[in-house]
Amino acid sequence: MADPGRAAKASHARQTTASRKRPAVPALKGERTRQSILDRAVDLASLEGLEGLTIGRLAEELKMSKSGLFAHFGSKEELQIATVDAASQRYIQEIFQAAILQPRGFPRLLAICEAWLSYIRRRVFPGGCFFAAASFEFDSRPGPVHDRIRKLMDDWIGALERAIRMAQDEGHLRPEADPPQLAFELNSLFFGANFAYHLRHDKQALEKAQKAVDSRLNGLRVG
Amino acid sequence: MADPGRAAKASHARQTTASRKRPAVPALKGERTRQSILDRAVDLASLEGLEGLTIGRLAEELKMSKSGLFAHFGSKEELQIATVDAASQRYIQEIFQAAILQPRGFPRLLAICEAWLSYIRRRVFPGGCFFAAASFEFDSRPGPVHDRIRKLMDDWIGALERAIRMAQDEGHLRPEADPPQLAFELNSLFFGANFAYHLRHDKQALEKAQKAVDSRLNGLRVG
DNA sequence: GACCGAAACGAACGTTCGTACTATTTTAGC
DNA sequence: GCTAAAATAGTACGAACGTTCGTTTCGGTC
Repeated sequence: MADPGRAAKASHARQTTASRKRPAVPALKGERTRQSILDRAVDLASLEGLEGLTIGRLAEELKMSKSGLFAHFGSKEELQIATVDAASQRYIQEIFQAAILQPRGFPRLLAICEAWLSYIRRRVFPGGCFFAAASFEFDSRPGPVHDRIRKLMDDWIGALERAIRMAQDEGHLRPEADPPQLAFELNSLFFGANFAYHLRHDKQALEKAQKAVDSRLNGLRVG
Repeated sequence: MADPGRAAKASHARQTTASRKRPAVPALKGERTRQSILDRAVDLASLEGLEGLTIGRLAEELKMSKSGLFAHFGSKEELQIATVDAASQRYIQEIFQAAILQPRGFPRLLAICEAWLSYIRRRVFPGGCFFAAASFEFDSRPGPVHDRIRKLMDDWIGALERAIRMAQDEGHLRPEADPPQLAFELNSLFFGANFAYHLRHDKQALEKAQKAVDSRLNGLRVG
């Protein structure tokens, strides 16, 4: 570790720039393996945390060599960032895919909330919401991984606020409702549901959250 | 690690039973050092997580030897459990000490909520709420540490529900309010505030939570 | 001041971590 | 089918991990 800059070099230099676009359906074998690594890494990290995620353990589960796996990323930090990005794709897919089909305004906002709770119920990540866990794990660990998580969470809250504003614009939601305030409250209920459901094994947690969301949104609904 | 049972033995056999009462003001030197170790351990674990807490690092910060520190606990797991217990004492102190002075019913319930937000503002734990972090870190890691955290969180939610019921018994809060439901909502707002405040650096997070708490409680208040 | 258990120490153990270098196999394009 | 490139494996390294051991220092009691 005398020269950390050397981590990004040789055959995996291209992978150290996270901005580089990757094909949705990978043509090269390397991309396919990389994707399968990340799939497993996301699950593992949701269970053990991003720090608890270990290259040796991951390689073992995938029946490949540590060094072969390592070469895909060049450093553990790059693996963590790639894992966060992969989790984000899954997250967006699960939360927004169905919701975007709903008509804009109140129905879409409600669909997002329901998708979130359903995403916990369906155990999209085996260890509970990946980002709730990652947020708490990295909230006081500065560095690129922290920054990435933070950006994604800012985006998520931003998307929630936008959905709220859209419902106002459509005339479905009271204009005096404060989007950042409401987004904060909804997100709190989601994280709280995840906490109660997974740590406390409160089987009614999702129903409680649903009820709270419904009554809060209905209270702001017009008509 | 061939015989994990051997961890609890010899001079620290007494420390392996967490139920053993410890004096509030320690007479023996050993107890005093132990307390100072735990004080630092709690802070460190709130920043780095309970797994990220390492004996070597802790010993270094306290300027004592790894082995000397280790002897106080007998295993890392025992250290983690002791750290959780120490954090719980601090938590209870900070949340309930002031609130218990308020008259039972609505004032006390509100005082608990305000104490919680103030506990985040005053940075009682440098890395944010210890138990929010620990809950997410251990929600899918079975074992004694998980069990201890879970029990404490159950106790916390239970205390919240009791405060709500008390407010109903005093006639301050509508009887149709559902204590588990309301406790879930309040706790969600607390954890959500911690998340927004620490990870997203949302300086208004605590005000948002306060506003949400106030409007929810006032909506259920009688008179 | 001598004694003795408690407390702290320093050195070492075996293991696992992330990472580096090199060699071998597999793949993709001609 | 050949060949260069890409992907994977193999091996080794230093550092840090939790833990053990034998020894030394400390603190309270006669």
